[in-house]
Amino acid sequence: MLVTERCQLVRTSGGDRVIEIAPKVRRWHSTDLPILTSGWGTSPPSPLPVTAAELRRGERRPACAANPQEIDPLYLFACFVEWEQSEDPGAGWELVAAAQGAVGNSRAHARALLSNSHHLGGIGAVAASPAPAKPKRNLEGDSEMKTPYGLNIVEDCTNCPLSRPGFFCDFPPPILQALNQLSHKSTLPAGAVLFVEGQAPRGMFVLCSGRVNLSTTSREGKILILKTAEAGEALGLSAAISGLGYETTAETATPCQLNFVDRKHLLELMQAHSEVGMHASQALSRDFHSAYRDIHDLVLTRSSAGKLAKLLLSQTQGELSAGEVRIHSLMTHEEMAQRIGASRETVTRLLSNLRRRRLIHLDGPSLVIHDRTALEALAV
Amino acid sequence: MLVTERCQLVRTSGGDRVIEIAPKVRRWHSTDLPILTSGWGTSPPSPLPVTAAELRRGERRPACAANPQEIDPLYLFACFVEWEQSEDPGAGWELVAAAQGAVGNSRAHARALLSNSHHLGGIGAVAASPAPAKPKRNLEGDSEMKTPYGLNIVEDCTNCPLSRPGFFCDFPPPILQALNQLSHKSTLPAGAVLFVEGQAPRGMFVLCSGRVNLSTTSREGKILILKTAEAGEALGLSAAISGLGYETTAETATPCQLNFVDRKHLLELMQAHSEVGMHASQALSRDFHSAYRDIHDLVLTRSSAGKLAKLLLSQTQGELSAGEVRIHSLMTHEEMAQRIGASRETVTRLLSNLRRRRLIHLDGPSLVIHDRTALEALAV
DNA sequence: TTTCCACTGCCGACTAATCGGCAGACTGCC
DNA sequence: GGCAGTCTGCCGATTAGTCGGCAGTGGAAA
Repeated sequence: MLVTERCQLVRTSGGDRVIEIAPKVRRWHSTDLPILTSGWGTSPPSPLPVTAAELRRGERRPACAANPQEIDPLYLFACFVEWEQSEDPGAGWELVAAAQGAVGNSRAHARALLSNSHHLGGIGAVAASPAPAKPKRNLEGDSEMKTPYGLNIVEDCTNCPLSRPGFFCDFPPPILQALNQLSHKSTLPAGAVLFVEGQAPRGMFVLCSGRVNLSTTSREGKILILKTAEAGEALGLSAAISGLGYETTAETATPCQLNFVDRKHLLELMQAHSEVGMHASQALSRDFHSAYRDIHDLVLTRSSAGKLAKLLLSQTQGELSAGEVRIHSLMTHEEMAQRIGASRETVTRLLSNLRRRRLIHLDGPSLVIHDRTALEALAV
Repeated sequence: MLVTERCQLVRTSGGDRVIEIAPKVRRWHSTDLPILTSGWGTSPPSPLPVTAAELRRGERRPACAANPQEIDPLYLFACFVEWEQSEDPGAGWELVAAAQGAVGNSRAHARALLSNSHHLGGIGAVAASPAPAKPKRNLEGDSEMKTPYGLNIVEDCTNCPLSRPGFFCDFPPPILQALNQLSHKSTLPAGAVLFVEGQAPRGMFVLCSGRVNLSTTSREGKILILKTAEAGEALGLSAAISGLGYETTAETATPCQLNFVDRKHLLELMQAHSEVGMHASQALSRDFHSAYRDIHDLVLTRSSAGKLAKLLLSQTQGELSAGEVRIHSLMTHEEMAQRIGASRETVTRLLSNLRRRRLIHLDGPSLVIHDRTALEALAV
C-alpha cells in the first residue's frame, strides 16, 4: 500500500514483507520528477494492499508530461476520462503523480480531477513523493537523525513508547493487542499522500508521530488547508466508518509513523469492543467540533485580516506571554493563504500592513509579534 | 427542560409529569413579545431539568426592553456581563428572550453574546418562542392538524411508527427499551431553540419528526444556517459526546417531536451496547462528511452566484427532471443569504440577474427553474 | 562560485460584494 | 378598510480582495 519516495524506504509490518533500502534522506531536485512520473506510470513500486491484478494491468502512459514544466491540462483531463471510463490504472497513476508534482498548476488540476473521480476506490493506494515544492522548510526531521527520518520505529503497539493519554490508540492491553494484530505500521517521508479527497475509503490511519496536513481542493485548483493533524490523531476515521469517501486530502508535513487499520477490521473492532466505538466517537466529535469552528471562522469572519490574525495567534500556542511572542519556522505566504482561504497577494499585503502598523516584525526566519493584544483585537 | 410557547403545550414523558394545555396553534403578534420577555424574566414556566434552586433565584430584570423595537445593545451587554459574573438567571433569560425576539438586530446581538458565554452550561434550559419573524412561512404544520401541531404523538420508542431504517434510533428491541427508559419525549412548536452555540452540552436530541435548523452566529451578528436536520437525525450528538459545547444553535423550523437523552445516560448506553457506539459513530461521520462538504462549498466557491445556484438546486431534490423544476415554499432572500454566507442584497441582485437571463422565473409563491443545466454549470 | 528558483514585496487595474437607504407590493391583524 | 410590518427590488457609493505582472533576494544545487 505504501509507495514511498522512490523506494528509499518502504517499511511495512503486519505480516506481509519488510523491505528496507537506504535509510537516507535526500532532497530531490525537481528535474528528477519526470523520471519519477513515468516510473509510476509503468508500475508503482511495492504497493502492498493494491491487488496484484490491478498492478499487472498497469501499463505505460503514452509519452507525455516528460518535462518538469506544467503538464497540459488537456492531457490530465484525458487521463481522467480514461481512468473514469476504462479504470486503466496507468491513467490513474499519471493523475496521482501530477497531483504530487512540483508545478502548482498541474498539481492543482490533477487534485481537482482526482477528487471528482467516482472510481477512485479502485486504486486505494497510498503514494509518496519527495514534497518537491518546499525542500527547505522541513526544519524538524533532519536534525535528530538516529533512525530513518529521525524516527524511532515502533513495531509493537502493546508497548508503544509514543502513545500518550488521549491518543486514539490509548486502549487497555487486550484491545491494544487486537489492534496490533490488525494494523499495518509504516514510516513515510514528508510529502507522502495518504489519501485523496473523494477517494473511496480503504481504512483509517493512526498518526503515531509526525504531522499531517489535511486539505481540500476546489475545481479551479484552489487549495484550502483545513488542519494539521498531530501525533495521536486518527486520520480518515470518519470516512472509514461512513464509507462515504475521504473528506480531505492527507499529506504528511514531516516524516511520519503511521498505523493503518483496514475498514473492515475497524468496524469489527468497534462491534467487538464498545471502547473502540467510544474512542472513535470521541475522536470524531472532537474533529467535528473543530470543523465547525473552522466553518465559523472561515465563513463568518468577513475580513481576511481577521483570519490572518487568528492564524498567527494560533501559531503561538504554548507561549502565552502577553508581550513579544516569536513564531519560528513560519509558513510561506502561499501556505498561509491556503490556510485562511485567501490569495497569496492578500496575505503579503496584510502582512506588510501589519508590519507598517508595528504589530509584527520580521526577524530573519521567524516572525515576532509585538502587540499580541492588538492582534487579538483584529481577530475579532 | 422544555419551555414552550407560553405554556400552550408542555408535554413531557419520562417519569416526571405531563402537562397539556390548549392544543391550539396561535400566531402571536409581535407586540406580544415584551410581555413574554418580562414573563420569562420572572420565572420561566415549567423548565423541568433545570434545578429548582436556579429557578427560584431568578428575579425580575430592571424594567427595560419594554417595547417591541430594537433592544439597546448596551443593555444586552450589561445583561451579559451580569450573567457572566454573578450568574444571575434573570439576566440570562433576558438574553435568551432577546435571542429569540422579533427584531433581527437584537436577536443577533443576543445570540452572539450567548455564544460567548462561559457559564452558559448553568442554565442548560431549552426555551421556545413563537418564531415571531416568520409567521406566514410555515406551510406544513398548519394543514394536517389532528393533534397538537399536527403531529402524532409517540409515547413509546419500542413501537414507534415514525422510525425508519437509517434513523439514529433504529436499534434492536432490547436497546430500544433501554433508550426508551432514559429519554424524555417532547413536542415543540416551530421557532423553539433546543440549544445555543457554545452552551455546555446537557445531552442529545433525536429528532423524531419535523425539521430543525442548525446555525452559527458571528460576533457581529451575521447568521449562517449550516443545515436543516430531518427526522431521524441526532442533534447535539457530537457535543454530548465530547462535552465541548454545542457547535451550533438548533431552532425548530416546523413543529417537531423530539427525544432527549441526557449526556450521562448516553455515554452509559454507549458503554453498555457497542451498537449504540456504532450508530453514534455512523451518525457523526455522516455529519462530519456533510460539514466538510459545506466548508468546501462555502469557502472554496468564489462567487456567491455559484453558491446560490447550488442552494437552489439542492432545494429541488426529488424532482430530477432535466426540464422545468418548481420549488415550492421558497425561503426569503434573507434566509438564502444566511445559508450561503452572503448578504440579503447580494441574493436579491443575483436572483434578479438570473431572472434577466431567463434561467429562473418567479411564479407567485414558488420559483421555477427553466434551465437546470445552466444552473448546474453556474454551480461549478 | 555561479545559476537557478522559490519566495517576497509591490504596483495598478479590475471586480464582486457589501452597505445604507428608499419605494412599492403584499399579508395579516385590528 | 386601514394599518403595520415584512419582503422585495433597486440605486449609488464604497471597499476588500483578486489578478497579473515584475523586480529583488537569499538559499540550495550544480
